[in-house]
Amino acid sequence: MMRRRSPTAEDVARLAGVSRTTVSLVLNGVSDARIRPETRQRVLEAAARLNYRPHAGARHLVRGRSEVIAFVMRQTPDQVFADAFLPEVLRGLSDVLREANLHLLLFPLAPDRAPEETIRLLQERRVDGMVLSGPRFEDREWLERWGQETPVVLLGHLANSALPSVDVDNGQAAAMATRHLLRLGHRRVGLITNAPLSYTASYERWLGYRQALEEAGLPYDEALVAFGAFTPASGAAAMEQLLKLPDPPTAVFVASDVVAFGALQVIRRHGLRVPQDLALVGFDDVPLSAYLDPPLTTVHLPAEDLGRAAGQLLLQWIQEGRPPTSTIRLATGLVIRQSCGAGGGA
Amino acid sequence: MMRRRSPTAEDVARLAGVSRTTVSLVLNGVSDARIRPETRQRVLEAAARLNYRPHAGARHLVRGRSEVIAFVMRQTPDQVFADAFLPEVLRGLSDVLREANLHLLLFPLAPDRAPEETIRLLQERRVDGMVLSGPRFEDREWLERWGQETPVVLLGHLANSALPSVDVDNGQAAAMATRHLLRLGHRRVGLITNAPLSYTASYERWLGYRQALEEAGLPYDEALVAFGAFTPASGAAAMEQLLKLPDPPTAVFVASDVVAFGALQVIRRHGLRVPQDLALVGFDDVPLSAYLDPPLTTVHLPAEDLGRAAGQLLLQWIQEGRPPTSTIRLATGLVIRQSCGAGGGA
DNA sequence: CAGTGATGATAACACGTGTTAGCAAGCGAT
DNA sequence: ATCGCTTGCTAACACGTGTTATCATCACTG
Repeated sequence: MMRRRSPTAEDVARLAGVSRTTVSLVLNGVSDARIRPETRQRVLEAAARLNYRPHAGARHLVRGRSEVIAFVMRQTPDQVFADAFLPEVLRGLSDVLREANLHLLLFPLAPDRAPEETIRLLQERRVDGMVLSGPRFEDREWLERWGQETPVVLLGHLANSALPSVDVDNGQAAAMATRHLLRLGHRRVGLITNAPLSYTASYERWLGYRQALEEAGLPYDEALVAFGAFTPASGAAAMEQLLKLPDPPTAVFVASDVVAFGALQVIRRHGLRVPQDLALVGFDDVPLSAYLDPPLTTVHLPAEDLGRAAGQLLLQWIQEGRPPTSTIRLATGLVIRQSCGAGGGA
Repeated sequence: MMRRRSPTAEDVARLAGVSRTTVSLVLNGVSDARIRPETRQRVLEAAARLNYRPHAGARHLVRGRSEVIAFVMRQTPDQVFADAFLPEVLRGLSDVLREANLHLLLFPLAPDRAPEETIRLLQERRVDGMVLSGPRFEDREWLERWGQETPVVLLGHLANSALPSVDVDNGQAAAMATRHLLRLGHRRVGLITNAPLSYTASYERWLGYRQALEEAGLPYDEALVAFGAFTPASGAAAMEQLLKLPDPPTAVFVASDVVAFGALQVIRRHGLRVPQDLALVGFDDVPLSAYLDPPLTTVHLPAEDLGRAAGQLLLQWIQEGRPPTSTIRLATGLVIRQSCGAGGGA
């Protein structure tokens, strides 16, 4: 299996009868270089004939840019369910990057793993920047140091971090979902969180829920709040807890669709009907929530837009050479299906 | 914002009081180089102190290897649903790659897009190899040329291709699912495909279905076969078609969970009950199929293992310098839940 | 006709690393 | 003392590109 050397700029130069410098000038379209149209043509033809492409490594070395950005995922395998919309985020991000001729390096980093491997990506200059998805509190330390030298954008967010970030407005969204249930007449509205409150997103959704109650003049009742943790199983356990109450809620806002799946299963096992006996609203709008029975009313998370926005922020930083001050909060919308009892359609 | 130059091997050499060559020899652990333990120590300390990491681009240039492999996804946004287990595949793959110190470049390539951009990855030597997920018939042409020079492994497969590939045994799996329904006493077993038969996987599952019928001495009835195409909506339409039959099936094998979601919805709308009135078996075992009502009996697709196997094949090729002849077919298993009527559990 | 610019191209350097050939010093043997 | 061999290290080249300073040619001007 003879592996023939791939053509270099030198080969193109030889074929076109010019110097390598000229080839470079032509192919990079250097504007203030005076090249006779005729020679330019000869170079272009030679390059086309040889199917020449500049060596990425050589370019990286001399230009100082790898033209690659990393997408670092801080999710545990437990949360694999929560990855339901990872493909969408990636699609949005890669679309934006492709337009700027950047490539996407995928780098999973389990939360129990030290960040060294990620930092190495930067030290080796393997990437020109990164999107950190699901940043954790411990990450603040190294981010502060490296976010100075390299463009880093957070997907999700981190308290007290100056880094640009993209996220949904969790508080507003949770309040909207809760208000919806209140408006339907429910007075005892429960909450099942998507994760422990140490997670920012979880905490914000909890705040939104409280705010909606307050607006409606209802007291915050600790007994009506149960804690989920990413998985359907955790949702099932949380719902069991709520149903055991002497005076159980008539509606529950579950701050994660996936957690809601488990909750719904438990409700069925108890012989209760949704939404007649218990109304439910979820969060995320994962692709399949429309196909549950009943279809789940939920807060739509604009996953693709999140990816796109993160990409744009990163590009802006790279191009302008300094971090954008903007922090993007994308709006969400309530997708009304049947689980809440305000019955869209059938 | 002064951006200080990151340390080079030259800096390490200066600090340790040796030449750059020595630094390279020590840091790469070249075994037949005679270095006094004391100097080795000095070099290591200097490197540690400066936090030195070799520049990825420079290394790429001189070694001829980028230490990156590409994961090329040939899925349409339509099939975004089918991406349900993409995260798992990626996890398996990236695990294997990480152990070999390789990185993962994600490259979506919609089917309507020309392959040039992907080929460019190889021409620029940006990647050392690639995994092509969901290869399409049109890809044979360029794969034949480039699969000689660069390691390429197929995830899914392609008729008449000599490239190593990883896939599940679709025929066997479909036959198993169909046999299960037959064994439960059903005589009129329908099929809803996951995609048009022009897709290899779809075709093979169709063959498996036929084979199981034949074994049971049942005729193949064209009327009992409807065609889905990736989405729940297509499954809904297909199921409508089957239910309109004068003598509808009592059981249906749906060759995709996601398509089955749509089918199930239609069944409910018709007021029929699963599995009492109509038994259902799916395919893929996407994460959420266990949370449907009723939980879906389905063929488990070992997504993470698929990714892992593809990675291993690729590594083998890269390390040994020639393509492995092996083609891997992973076994599947039937996950019996409740939609088939053989009722696991509750 | 000498001087001045513009035009069109190139030689030479830089980027940061891996690797080969070779050099100096030390040591034992003749 | 000289030769040869080992030990420990380094100078020099290669990888393929972008970029700057320079050079030759020619046209135009005073």
